[in-house]
Amino acid sequence: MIDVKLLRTNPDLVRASQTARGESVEIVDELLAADEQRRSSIANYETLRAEQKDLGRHVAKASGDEKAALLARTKELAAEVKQAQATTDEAGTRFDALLRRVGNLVDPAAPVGGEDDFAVLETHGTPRDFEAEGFTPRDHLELGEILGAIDTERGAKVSGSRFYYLIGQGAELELALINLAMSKAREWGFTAMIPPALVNPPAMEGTGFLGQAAQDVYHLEADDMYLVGTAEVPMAAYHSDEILDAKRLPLRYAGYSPCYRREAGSYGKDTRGIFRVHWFDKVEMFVYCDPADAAEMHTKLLGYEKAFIDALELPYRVIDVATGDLGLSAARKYDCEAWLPTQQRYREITSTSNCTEFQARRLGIRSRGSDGLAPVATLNGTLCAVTRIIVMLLENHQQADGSVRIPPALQPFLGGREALTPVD
RNA sequence: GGAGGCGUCGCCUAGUCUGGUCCAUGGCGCCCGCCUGCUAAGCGGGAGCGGUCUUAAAGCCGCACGCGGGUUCAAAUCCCGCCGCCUCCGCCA
Repeated sequence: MIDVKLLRTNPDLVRASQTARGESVEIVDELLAADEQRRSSIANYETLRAEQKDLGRHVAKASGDEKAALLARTKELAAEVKQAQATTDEAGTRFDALLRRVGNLVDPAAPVGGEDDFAVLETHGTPRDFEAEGFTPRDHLELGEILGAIDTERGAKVSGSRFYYLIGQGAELELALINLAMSKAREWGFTAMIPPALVNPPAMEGTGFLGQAAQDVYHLEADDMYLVGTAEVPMAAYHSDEILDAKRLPLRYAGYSPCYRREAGSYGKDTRGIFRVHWFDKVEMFVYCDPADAAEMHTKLLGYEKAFIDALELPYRVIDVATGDLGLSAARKYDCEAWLPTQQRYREITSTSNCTEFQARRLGIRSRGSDGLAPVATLNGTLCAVTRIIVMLLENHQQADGSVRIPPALQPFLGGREALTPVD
């Protein structure tokens, strides 16, 4: 949620943010009206309630005729209080529902525009020139089959399209990547976490995934539970409704979990291989910190992502995601996109968001500072989205004979092997 | 899944049967003063959340006894639903 005080004192800022996001501005006026209604009905309720309480005390002490007279008055009052309470609840619910639909205030530094209006911040490494090397690169699925590492046919047989099995070297590669990611995270001071991948509605809603993103989320009807699309959800909800010790901030976690996505809006897109799938595993970084430190922490998270990609020796670039493509919670978002040889373009492999106090307000996560309780800032960033990384490793490090070079950083986690090799 | 028990201000706890002086008891721990050259002890004070007023503090009001409803003039207390924890049984990786 955005800050209500800010909404009252500077609604134009909220309007500007909504415009940058490509969202409705009218909602700001609706909100202001609803807020006014809510406040006046609260005031009314409190007045009545105070009177009722006062009378109640007298009733307790009175007796006989006096008591009867008091009871008559207080009975009348009770009806009024009930009415006022209903009005207040309704006004509060309406205001809250509206407020939760408004996205986070965008960072003024973020590029304004839609999906294609991102800014390229930096580019690292050089895409290989396969022509010069004298062979045509195979795509990741072909390589995966040669290596006996990826089986999408049986994935489809058992679970449907966009499912896969990792087998042999493929399965070992995932475990190696997870271990590399977790050991680096540990070095950087993150606490390892294995969170639940199934969460209740408040956790999903609080993290901001039940708005426009709802059609992409798996819902288990029978139990009213959600399969998370990212560990960000259980990691953010971990400290929900808690007051954190300001002295112990920042809290940093590295969570390993499966991710489930319906990919409802992407029929026909990236249908080949495991680039876009309904389930994959991921190591996610999540940070709770002082809002004043959030921007700096965001840069750090990006730095960790870059360090991981560097270790895997992938050519990539960093983009500053445009305001219209931020999602509900982020004020600013940086994506790392690695070069995908068979598509001759950069594709997203990590994403890090600064959600400022937006999620913390929705989830009730605060810390006690010099001026009382205040929401903390939350940030998240991908360390290793396994399937995407496998795609990139296979395609970028492939050799003419179908083998795949393993970057030195990863070798210790694969028993010292220097390459994945074709199976018969 | 079945049976039973429990859920009170950081922790423990009184109160629930028999609704109203509960605006919730006491202890421990914690914080701030005072005091004794330090520490402990002792004495005094403070500590939930939201709103409002104020330069600020104080103050005032509301909410809060797991959560949500209901009954009642009045609910920690009675009724219903839900959630969580514990014990036993069953089932199970």
